[in-house]
Amino acid sequence: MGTVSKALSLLNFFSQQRSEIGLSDLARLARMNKATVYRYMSEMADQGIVEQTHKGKSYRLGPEILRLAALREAAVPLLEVARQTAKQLSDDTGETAHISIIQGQRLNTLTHYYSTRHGTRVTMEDAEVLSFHGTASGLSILAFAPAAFRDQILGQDLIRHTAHTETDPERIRARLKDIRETGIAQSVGGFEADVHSLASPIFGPDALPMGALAVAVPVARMTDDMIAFCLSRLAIAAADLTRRVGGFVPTDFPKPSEEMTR
Amino acid sequence: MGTVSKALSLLNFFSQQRSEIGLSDLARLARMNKATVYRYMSEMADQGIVEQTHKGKSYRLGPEILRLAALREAAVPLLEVARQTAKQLSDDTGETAHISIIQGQRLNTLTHYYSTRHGTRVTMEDAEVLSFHGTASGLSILAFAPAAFRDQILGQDLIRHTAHTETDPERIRARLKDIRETGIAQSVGGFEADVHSLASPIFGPDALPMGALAVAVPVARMTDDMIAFCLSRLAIAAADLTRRVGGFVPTDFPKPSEEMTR
DNA sequence: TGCGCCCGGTTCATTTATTGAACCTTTGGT
DNA sequence: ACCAAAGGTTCAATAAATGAACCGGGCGCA
Repeated sequence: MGTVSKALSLLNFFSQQRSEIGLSDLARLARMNKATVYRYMSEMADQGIVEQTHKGKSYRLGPEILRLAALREAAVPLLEVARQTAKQLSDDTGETAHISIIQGQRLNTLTHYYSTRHGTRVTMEDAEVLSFHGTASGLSILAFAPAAFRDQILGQDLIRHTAHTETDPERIRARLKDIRETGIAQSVGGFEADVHSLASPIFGPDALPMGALAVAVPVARMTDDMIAFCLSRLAIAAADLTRRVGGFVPTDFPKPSEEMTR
Repeated sequence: MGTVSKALSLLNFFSQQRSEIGLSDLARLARMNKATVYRYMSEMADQGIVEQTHKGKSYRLGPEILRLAALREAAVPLLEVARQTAKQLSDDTGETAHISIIQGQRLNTLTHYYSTRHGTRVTMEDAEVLSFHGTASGLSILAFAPAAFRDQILGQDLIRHTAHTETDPERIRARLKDIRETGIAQSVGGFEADVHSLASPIFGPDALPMGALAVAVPVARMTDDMIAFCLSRLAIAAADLTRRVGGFVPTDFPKPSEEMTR
């Protein structure tokens, strides 16, 4: 590991819980020599990547990061990142992948991608409005959303899209509990008949759901093996997307490793 | 300059206009050896600070920056506060408001807000680098900055952005004297033609300028009444922002009340 | 008040990683 | 088919990173 990597790796010790770190603490955490850490932090402070709270005091992340973040966002808008993720998940699974984001009280499809592997596929439109209670995407979001948001959504009239749509708030809440344990929501024919969807929430910088990543498979093609395969790929892709949009997976979100290693 | 500084300085070549840079281009821009740049970028790519658009292609800022920015924002909620202030000033005046902060020897736009009241408006980009001598924001900061900082900035080559840009250090110093009496700097076409800007410094916890709050109006729409109105709103908003970031207005800063009651 | 502890910061001989000219391989334009 | 320029790689020469020990100062405690 080179000098630059070592210096940058110091940034990983900052977190929501530990936003300021003293020189000696940081040296201990990173298991580096204090003088080395001092030089690294001084150089990064020169560049504005970190700053000192007061003269001769703890270090914290610096203002330059905000400028760089603005440039990153201008260079790689969310949509672009979402498209790549949708494409990859679709290529991996051979099925339709789509990404939706919360906009106010609505859930909108941001982008989608079709696989060409099969002659039949689930079709959809971008900017399509989804329901929270009737889609895997919506359920995955509700499961990890603040209780207030959940109550608001479940408190209104729940439209019955198909014969399989669950519209009883209490039974939906029971399902959300299960979703909280796996991290992934499933819906069979709840929004469109003959569609089996799997979805995982995407988290924003505040560790709250900002949207969902989903894969939609025709029920005729869905098998237990396929479910297991999609679950693992979805978990990875969702975590990746959360990272790439600068979000944080909340601490109570189940680790995907348990699912993947099965 | 150490290895870490040199590596991080490469990030400064990214901008709104140049969001992706190839290895050879970057080496030329930074006047560094190609192999050196390659190693730096590889290490920063390992850390997610930059990423490559495709395998073996141009570099751009990476997703890790967004995560760090979220942490910085959680630790020091400057951006959120700045956005609110910019919005309010923009709503009050019906014109473009923006906030810039000092980062080392540079002045960066932190955030901006457009008003929808008029069909024409001054447009700008976040993360844009401003000049100290050519903008109202920069002048307002110089006026209240320590003499050493002022000398350093005015000692270097002063770029002539437009035909109206003042580049004579002595004449600039004379203007700063006036600004110290009113607390607000004005610039007519000094950075962009046809833009009349008013700016007031924002002070940090050490009572030194940390940035500036500004309102930018198309010259065609600017009147004496409008100037007086903007001056008063700007003074209030700047004082408010200084307070909200935990800063202190220095004792030699003119009280806004005199201006406002005129 | 004085003692000890740990803090951020600094020093300098030792050592180790960085450096850059040249080279390789691939790509895209003519 | 050619050339130019791209990203990436090599290795001897060298300049830079390293870390144990050392400051001076602030804080807590007796």
